Amino acid sequence: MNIGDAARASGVSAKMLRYYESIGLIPEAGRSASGYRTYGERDVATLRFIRRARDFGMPMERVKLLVGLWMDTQRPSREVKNLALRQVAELEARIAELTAMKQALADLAHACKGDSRPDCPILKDLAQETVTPAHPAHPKRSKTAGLRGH
Amino acid sequence: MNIGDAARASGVSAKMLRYYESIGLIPEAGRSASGYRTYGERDVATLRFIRRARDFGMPMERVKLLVGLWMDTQRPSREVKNLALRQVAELEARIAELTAMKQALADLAHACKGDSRPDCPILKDLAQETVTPAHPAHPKRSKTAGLRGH
DNA sequence: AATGGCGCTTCCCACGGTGGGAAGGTCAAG
DNA sequence: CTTGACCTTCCCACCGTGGGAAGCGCCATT
Repeated sequence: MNIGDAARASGVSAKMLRYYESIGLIPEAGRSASGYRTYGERDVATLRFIRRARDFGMPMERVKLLVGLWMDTQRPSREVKNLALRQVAELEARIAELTAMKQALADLAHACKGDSRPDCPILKDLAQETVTPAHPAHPKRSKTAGLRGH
Repeated sequence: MNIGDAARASGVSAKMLRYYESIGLIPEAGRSASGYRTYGERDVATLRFIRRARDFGMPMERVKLLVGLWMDTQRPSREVKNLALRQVAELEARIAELTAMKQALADLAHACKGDSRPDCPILKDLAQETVTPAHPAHPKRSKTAGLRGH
């Protein structure tokens, strides 16, 4: 199989195949005499596995770990479960974050009549002066790092 | 105010200040004789507004629109509300997506005993051959674009 | 007045993943 | 042998954000 066939068979684009290889997520594919990458059923199975793991929102690093666990047929299932639960926890955290955003914004939107007059509580809220607590003599840098949670 | 002061006052990093200027989200700041950017209270207010909008998860483009609406004191509140509701809808979509992932993965994890034996339903599921429906004579490219919903 | 330390400037690089596309080599069918 | 589909490598883009280098400006303390 050439890369295109493997891509179609696995649902991972050829571009991504090369990328995964370059970051070491998958081993280097074999090469034909003319330099084409060649793949077998095993590779396709791995790629499908990876795609499905990605569908759970896992970052590459985590997928790499998971593939490693998959390859090692002797590892305790505990390790896999732990990894999965970590992923679940992160998804939950992200969901909570987004839900808070959504709720806050929805509340504001609810308070806005949405008619032809310019008055708008949404903008009022956004523009609100979040009161600085009587600025200290030497403000230094306040080190409040940006957790803009993306 | 120099850029550092504006950054501290607004909660937007100096780096981002320059970036926002470069993409035209904020107008070019004035310059001191020696080339330092200078900011006033108005600018800081705008920056705070932007930061808060970002806190609702809005992409830059949307923030830009919103700032525009804010500046235009005559626009109907309807426009603001529409924009806000669009954002809420997108957050909801994203939440639904993540929730589906979370649920599916949590279910799998639940089915995994997580003990010292290697047997693991999570990996079994991931490795599952999603049956290809008897491949057509000329597979062409199947055009199933990757909606890996990030 | 000189020096040191911090702040400012611009410019480039990185991340995570993905796609687009150019320039060129290969392969099989017509 | 030509054509078109495929492959190769390489670079660029996205979106925000941070890191850092090299070179100035500004201010306070010796």
